[in-house]
Amino acid sequence: MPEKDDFLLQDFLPFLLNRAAEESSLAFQSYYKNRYGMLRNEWRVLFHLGTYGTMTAKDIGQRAKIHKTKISRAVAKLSERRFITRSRDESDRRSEHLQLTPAGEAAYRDLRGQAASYDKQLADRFSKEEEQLLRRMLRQLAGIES
Amino acid sequence: MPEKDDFLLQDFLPFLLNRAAEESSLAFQSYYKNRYGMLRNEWRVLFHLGTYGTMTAKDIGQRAKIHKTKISRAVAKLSERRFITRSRDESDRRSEHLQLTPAGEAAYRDLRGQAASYDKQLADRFSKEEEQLLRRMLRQLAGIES
DNA sequence: GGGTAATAGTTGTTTTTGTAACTAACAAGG
DNA sequence: CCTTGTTAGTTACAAAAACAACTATTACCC
Repeated sequence: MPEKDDFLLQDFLPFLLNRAAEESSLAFQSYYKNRYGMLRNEWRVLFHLGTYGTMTAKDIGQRAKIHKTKISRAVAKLSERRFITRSRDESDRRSEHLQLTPAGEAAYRDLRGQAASYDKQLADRFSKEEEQLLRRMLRQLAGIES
Repeated sequence: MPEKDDFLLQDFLPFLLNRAAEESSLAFQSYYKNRYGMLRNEWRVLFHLGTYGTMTAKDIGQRAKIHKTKISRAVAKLSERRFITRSRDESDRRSEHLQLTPAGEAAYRDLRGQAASYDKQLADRFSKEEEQLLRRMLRQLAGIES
């Protein structure tokens, strides 16, 4: 005796967002995982460095709202695999400037291309106006000042 | 020297969706965690049983696209805490029918109320039309036939 | 019916996360 | 300078997720 209720799970935005996020991430996820053995936070860090150039772990964390612990680990692995180099800031020896190596640049360009293509694939389900509205609303919900 | 690129991380739908999902889940997450000591998959299972009544683990998995391992563990914990009861299907002894206990019902009603209120809070940032469009697009991306 | 495959659910093991405590370097006020 | 506080980043330990192997039961089909 399934009772119908007025508020279903599929009506709940956090649930919908989570499911949509998982679903839409699958293809790209398996790409960077198989191709570069990267984890989610690793490609994110790589992406930031590729997009904005040299920056510190803290900067990345603030921009992407990733916790410093995750960044620290992602940076360690990326560095170990020679995708990035780290150099201490001599004027403030607590921070490190991170930057891509040529291999890192190459991986970044490749991943950016893939991401753009997956993104297009996803967005193509909607009209141009809908798409823009969607992005705007998601930025709102994500707390990203656009 | 930050070089501007044509495809930024914040343009990438999977990234945006993930961030929006995380951000929007925070409040509800800490509610069910602190109030009932539940995990994400546990409240999801509870929600399904509350909404649709008795069903099997497999049914829940299909509807919510949650892997059977996660459901199995969520069910074990919910059952151990007396939120649900399990009974074997005598016509197919492989499956178990799950249903809420009175305590489970109570928790479900409470959580549903909370969810509805968080949902409203989130949706109120948009107009009614925008909101409906957002839900429709998210269902699309999530692969939920609406 | 007897063997093979499929299905429901569980358990074990390995990766990843989350949380919090920690080190090292700097800042600021007296 | 020296104590107290703050900041950047790391590490250790506990919690959770991913993945694969496993049990029990049913379905298929020759």
